[in-house]
Amino acid sequence: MAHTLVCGQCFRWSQEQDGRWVGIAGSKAAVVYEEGENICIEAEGSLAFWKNYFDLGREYARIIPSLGSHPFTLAAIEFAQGLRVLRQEPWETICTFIFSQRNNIPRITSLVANLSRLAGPEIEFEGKIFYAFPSPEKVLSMSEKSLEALRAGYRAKYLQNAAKAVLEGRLDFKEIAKLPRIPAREKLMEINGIGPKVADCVLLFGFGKTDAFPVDTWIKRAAEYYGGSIDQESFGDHSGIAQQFIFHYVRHLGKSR
DNA sequence: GAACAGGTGAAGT
DNA sequence: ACTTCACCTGTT
Repeated sequence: MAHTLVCGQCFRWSQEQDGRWVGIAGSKAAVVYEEGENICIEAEGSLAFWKNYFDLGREYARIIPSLGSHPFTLAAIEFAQGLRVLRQEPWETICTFIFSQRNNIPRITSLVANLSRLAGPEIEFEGKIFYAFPSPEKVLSMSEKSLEALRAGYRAKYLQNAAKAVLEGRLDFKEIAKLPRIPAREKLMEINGIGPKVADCVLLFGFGKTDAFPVDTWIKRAAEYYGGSIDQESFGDHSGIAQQFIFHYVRHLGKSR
């Protein structure tokens, strides 16, 4: 559970004193925690939404053995037991990973929080106020002053450009969902501000395309453990899931140095 | 202060 | 096709 929520795929969860995690996805809030083997989800509205978000229909016990048997891969999987790749909303995922450019996790987290606070609708959950993620319309209509308060720097124009593309129908989520990875990636990369890395993150985290394999500085760092280069093909049909284990593990190694 | 942080696009080879 | 560089902001 913890690995899933802190592995850098999502930035909307925080841990309470009692160990439970409180977070927001799209326009819904939830509390999640573990009881033994079980994941408990407390939320208003439909359970189906959260089952989909956590991709609970996917059998990791079946997928994990297909990721190959390289010792480093096995160590990463062992390290991050229970990690799952989430199915987040495409629009939120696009914005989040536009923010990730040349940024670290605390900054990405604060930018997503800033955007939600400045432009997102209020939602009440367990007696507290949260801010859901704003629609493309809201993002595009943000005032000069709000944009300045966002502190996103040069990424703000990428953000609004993506919002415009959604509203004009150039960026059609239903279409991308249907396309195979490579044409879907090309479609995303037509948007100014979405390059190969952000496109792959969006496909993996926002569209459940588990064959998308984002390569960032951490994965490049991990390549040294695979003999200098890392080959997406060697991880099989769900290379994106392998990527997430490896990414999370390498970041952990970096910290303990 | 300089260098850097989960990239991208433009301009140069 | 590959390399270099500017780009906002915040942190070390």
